Amino acid sequence: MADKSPKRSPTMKDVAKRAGVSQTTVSFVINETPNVRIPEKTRQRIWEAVGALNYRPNRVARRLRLKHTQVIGLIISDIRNPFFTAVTRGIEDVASQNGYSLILCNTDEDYEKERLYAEIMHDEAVAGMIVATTTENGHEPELFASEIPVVAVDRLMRDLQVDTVLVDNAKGAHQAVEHLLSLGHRRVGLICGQHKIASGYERHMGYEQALSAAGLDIDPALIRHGDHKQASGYLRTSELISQPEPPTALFVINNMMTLGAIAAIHENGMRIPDDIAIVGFDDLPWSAALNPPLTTIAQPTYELGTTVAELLLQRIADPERAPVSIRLQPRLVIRVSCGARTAPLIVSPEAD
Amino acid sequence: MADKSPKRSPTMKDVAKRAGVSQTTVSFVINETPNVRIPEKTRQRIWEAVGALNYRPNRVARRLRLKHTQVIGLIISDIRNPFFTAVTRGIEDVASQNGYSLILCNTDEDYEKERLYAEIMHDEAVAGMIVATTTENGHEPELFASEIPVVAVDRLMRDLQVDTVLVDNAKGAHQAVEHLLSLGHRRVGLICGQHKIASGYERHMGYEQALSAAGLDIDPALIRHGDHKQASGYLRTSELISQPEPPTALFVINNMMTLGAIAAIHENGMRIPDDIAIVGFDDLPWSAALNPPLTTIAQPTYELGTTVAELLLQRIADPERAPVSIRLQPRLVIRVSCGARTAPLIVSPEAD
DNA sequence: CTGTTAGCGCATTCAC
DNA sequence: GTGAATGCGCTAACAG
Repeated sequence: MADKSPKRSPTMKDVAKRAGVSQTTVSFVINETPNVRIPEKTRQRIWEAVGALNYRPNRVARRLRLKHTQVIGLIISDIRNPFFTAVTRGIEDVASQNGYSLILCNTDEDYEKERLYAEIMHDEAVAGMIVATTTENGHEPELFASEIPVVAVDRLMRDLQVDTVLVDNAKGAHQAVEHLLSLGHRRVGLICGQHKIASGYERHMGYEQALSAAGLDIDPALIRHGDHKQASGYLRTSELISQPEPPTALFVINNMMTLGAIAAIHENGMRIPDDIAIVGFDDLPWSAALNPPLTTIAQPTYELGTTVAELLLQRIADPERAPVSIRLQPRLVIRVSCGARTAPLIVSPEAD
Repeated sequence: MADKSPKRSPTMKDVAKRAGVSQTTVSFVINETPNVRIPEKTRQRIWEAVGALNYRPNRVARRLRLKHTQVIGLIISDIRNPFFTAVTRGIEDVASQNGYSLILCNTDEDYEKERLYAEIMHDEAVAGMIVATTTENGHEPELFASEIPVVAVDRLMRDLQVDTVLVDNAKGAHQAVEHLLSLGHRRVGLICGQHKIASGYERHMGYEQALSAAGLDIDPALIRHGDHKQASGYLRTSELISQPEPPTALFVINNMMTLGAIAAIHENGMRIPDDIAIVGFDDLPWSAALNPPLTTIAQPTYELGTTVAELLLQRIADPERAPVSIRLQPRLVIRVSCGARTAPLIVSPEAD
């Protein structure tokens, strides 16, 4: 048995030869090229050859020719944050339903990496990209505003004219604080985030609005700024509750900082909700497994994902469409951390 | 200003023309091709042209020619599990340090998706792939044992001759149970996983070994099987603790089920560790933020990632090397869930 | 040292 | 209907 060709995987040419037709014809039937009628007999022979040879089209070659692919790129800022992985699931599902694959890249909140990955996506000629940016300004147009469609999720790209999907942050924060107020709290503390990021700024605004609407003053002594990470939630909360007149309730603007806040409170020997009530922003699959189960502003993470993905698909189909901006609604999930209440201990929005 | 070429990005040919050399020469200097000496003057002219034109090599074309890329593919089974995202970070870091990018795909424990993504990786001609498989047997060789190198992480691929990196599961489980035993517990419950997955099987074995070593009998009434997900941890634990003679301690073999177990215990009105001690397997960045802070067998997740990545790089460099199998050591992290002890409330192995 | 040439695998225009 | 010919952008013999 002379095995001349060591391994080379079959090409269209091989299929053509075996089916006794030209390569062109193979291309036509495989791609179901419109406006080309190939007789049933020929098609059959070709598909047979394809099967026999176990032929699979070379996507690289196709891409070189076509200038685009069926893959979409996703750039997220923190793969370890459950919020982003949940969003990813949503994107993933609509992508694969539409025949796209997903390339996921993690910037770790580093804009240099964001640039690098954006370059790679260009080089890979992805059909479009979804990005949760690290900085809301200063994106180089050749990377984020060129031929390839870009849509923003969770974070604004203020300097760009792109489709964007985010949550109504101000409203969510408003709801959170309102809930606390309705429970009789008057000294509501805030662990907020960075103002340069929309979610940070808007949630802070929601807090102030809710207070104002209730005729309450904003007390700077009750506000601390964190950096969205767990450790800062712990630190800032420690400061807040060790004051002479600590807040009776606390609103923390994101999930990781909320975890830190809870630890700080426990460590200080205070009980939740008896000594201090707490409401977070963004749910976790195991918010209910904390003690006590956490009351929080749940974001429609999965829908966030499906929505951006659909937006991107639309834009790929019609690059000229005017950019739209969509706000999804968060909702208050009441569990135990703001006061007694019977609630299922395991509540997972996107259950397994 | 005649703008004939609407948008087309510059090619090597353009650079060559501008620098007054041939396209080949451009290729040589850009790729720093060995055994080719180009005078400094020429190089300079070329790099100038590159800069002026803002030229960036087309990776698709290069790949078509070269048959391989600087990207490695990662297939994981659950992107929402913090364990995998932590491993991913490790992989990411060594990949990027070596000039590789990472394509991340999520199978959601669905073998069909695993196949699909493996196909895509072939089509994309990745340099290699790392996979945390969903089934330990039955991988089609043309997908997982062809030209492109494969390494396994966290899960075995028994039917394949591949490099693999996992944790010493039996030993970790042994440590966990031993710890419980040393604290005086004699009725140690087990929430274990699926035996078809190595980690599930091995951790179960570790549990039994530890018991046997202490001269204790295995009591089937104290053992329940879950499916590695949170909900089953909750359910199985509920069963266990509502028995006439509940265990005084519990070992849960993975992170998500541990979360469920804690919820079940709280809901049942029992206190940890006073009424029941609990030790988990695999740490979470916020294990310490739970109440009480969780004692657990921490896995070196990040190192798991760096190790596989390095193994893959080695294999890419030397495809003939005999497959190796590496076991990393887990370690017991004692916090509060097995008994009083002062420990920092926030302990994050890979801190921010 | 540098340029000429020949594909990589595929899609597609234009003849037949 | 089908095939020959062309080129996407790049690398690598092979000449010169």
